[in-house]
Amino acid sequence: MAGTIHDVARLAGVSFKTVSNVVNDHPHVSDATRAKVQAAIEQLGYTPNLSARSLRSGRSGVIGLAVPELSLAYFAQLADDVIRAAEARGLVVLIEQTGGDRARELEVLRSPRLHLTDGLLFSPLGLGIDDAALVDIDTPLVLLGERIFNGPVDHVTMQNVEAARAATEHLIGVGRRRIAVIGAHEGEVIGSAGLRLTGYRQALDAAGIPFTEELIAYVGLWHRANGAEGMRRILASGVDFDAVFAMNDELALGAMRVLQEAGRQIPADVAVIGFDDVDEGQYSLPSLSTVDPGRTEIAETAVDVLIQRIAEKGGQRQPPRELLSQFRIVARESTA
Amino acid sequence: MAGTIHDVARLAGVSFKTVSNVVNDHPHVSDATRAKVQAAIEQLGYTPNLSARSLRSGRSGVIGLAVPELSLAYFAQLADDVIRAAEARGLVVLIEQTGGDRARELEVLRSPRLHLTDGLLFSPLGLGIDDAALVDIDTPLVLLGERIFNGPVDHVTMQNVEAARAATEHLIGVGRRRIAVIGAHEGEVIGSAGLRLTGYRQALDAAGIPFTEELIAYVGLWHRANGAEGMRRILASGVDFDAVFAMNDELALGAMRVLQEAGRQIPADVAVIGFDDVDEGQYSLPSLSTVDPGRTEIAETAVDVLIQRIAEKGGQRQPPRELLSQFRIVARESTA
DNA sequence: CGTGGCGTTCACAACGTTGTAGTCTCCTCT
DNA sequence: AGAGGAGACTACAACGTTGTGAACGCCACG
Repeated sequence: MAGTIHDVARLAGVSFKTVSNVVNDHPHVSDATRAKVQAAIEQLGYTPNLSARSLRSGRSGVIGLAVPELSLAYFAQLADDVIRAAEARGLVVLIEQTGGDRARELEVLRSPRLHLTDGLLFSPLGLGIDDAALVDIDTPLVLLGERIFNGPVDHVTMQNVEAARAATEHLIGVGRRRIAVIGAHEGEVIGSAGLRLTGYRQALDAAGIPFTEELIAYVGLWHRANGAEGMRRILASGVDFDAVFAMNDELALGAMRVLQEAGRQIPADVAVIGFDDVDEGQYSLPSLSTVDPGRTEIAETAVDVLIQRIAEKGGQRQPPRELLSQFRIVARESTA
Repeated sequence: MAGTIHDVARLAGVSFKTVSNVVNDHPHVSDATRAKVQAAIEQLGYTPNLSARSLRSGRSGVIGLAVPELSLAYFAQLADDVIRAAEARGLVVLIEQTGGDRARELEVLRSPRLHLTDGLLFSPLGLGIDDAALVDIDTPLVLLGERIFNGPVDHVTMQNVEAARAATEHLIGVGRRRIAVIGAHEGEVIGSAGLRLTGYRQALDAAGIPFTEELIAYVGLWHRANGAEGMRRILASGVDFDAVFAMNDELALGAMRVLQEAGRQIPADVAVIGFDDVDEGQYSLPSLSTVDPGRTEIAETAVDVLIQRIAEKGGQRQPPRELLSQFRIVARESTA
């Protein structure tokens, strides 16, 4: 187990501060001393104590990522992307799960554990506009997902409205007119569900198709199980439909399963499109058409923005930014 | 931004050490002072600086989790379970991805970032027995997954051989005798792939079914894509088979997809069983029979064992332990 | 040969917390 | 009433690092 900078200094025959200078690549260290110190570091297997460094310098090299839960494929893949992006920039990631629960989300924002991180990437589900005041934490913060706060907070997200509209137009483009929606959230306007529903309605309006409440299935978390359940409700209602726009791929996969059990052919009877482009959609039967929302781009941009915020801490702040990723319709068999 | 223990002390009119005592629930603090301090803490919104605490006490309240990648559903769900278990015990989790790459795994073990954590849960893929010597790190370590090291390291895992044998016996039990395997690793003995193949062979032996190399598909990472590819190779080889034992669910889902494209009925023509019991298997068509390896139990046990090791640090060490979770066959439509 | 300047090194003081070793007060027991 | 002890609080020294400023040695220049 390592030892301290002092041990290295003793072995190398220099002051401990010189060791610190070597470790931090400070200028004005002669090559000879540098080599001597490096050798001592090597010999002792010294690694700096990050707690001490963090205490002294105020930087820990750790960023936090708060997501609803990793069991949801979208967030698992987002976490994967974030960890990669952070690692490429010399940071590590501490993950908190909120379960999408409002109280837990607030707790994460206020937890002393935040002190351990230099900044936070936060993907809220439960928090709404009313909580904006609660976001005045000192830790640099970048929001992922929907713009729920008006406050002065950076925000990196996908083009929900436009992408949902494009997905719906894709269905209309293959001749569908009675398009069911799975995954709406009652009364929501500015969350993912609300925005995607808006995109859906825009596409309908543009095509002159009337909007019908009976085609909308409201569900809770965007799990497979809820997709299945929403689909069952629509089938049970007896309403006529020839396509499904699921608000994410997991809902779509759950829904497809139920459709097939009910004897509906996909895409012959019902075309299905999802959202997120998680890996699974490629291997389902039929493979799932979806929207690639630019997840990797979101992760990288978010980490970059957070790093900028961390860097400017103490100095004057740039105004908050709103950044959007590129999306892309991925047409597969379920809408062929 | 918060402020320090000193600010609280000044406001409450006590010494800063008394504040520390209140924060840490030390005995010998009168109710009156405690209340006064609590009020001051509340008023200032004070939260302790964890770096300082960690520096002084040597504990950070952070544990590391190193997995191949979160995009693999099994590891995402494992991470979910670990984070939950850790949170319930007052710890947070810092996640590193190794990609299953030997060099990256070694790097994680030697990184100074380890200093930031009190201990590490490590799920190696690339490291082999030869690397045992490298495991003599000072950080408490608990291995997840296979017993790759002989060294004195705790190890929590599933009953790979027994569970694979049970899965194979389940296929035999529904009348299959020519059982293909997808996901083997060439020459591997003590990794998951090797152990599960051993279980498969045991079941065959017990039933008097000869082992045939042509039924074994060797693949790389246990992704859906590789499951599909392995299945395609077996189909292309023209070998006769009436069941598939996939070494995990993702491989199984990829394989099912290919089987169905090739016109094979599941389970009529080919019965399929996977391993891991990830959520997706419930909603595929047909739903996927699998082995529930006791993932949640593994996560909780591992966190508990790690906490014990952290606690005994400095004191004398208990001998390393080998802990196994309970498994269970989950029969669904794919083997009905 | 003295002086200024530069490159190099070092001593010291933080950062915010906890552990140790007190000090002081007040209560209880004989 | 005095000794003893427990309870409540406090002062001080760490933990290992980095920033600041000062000291050192050496060279070039006048």
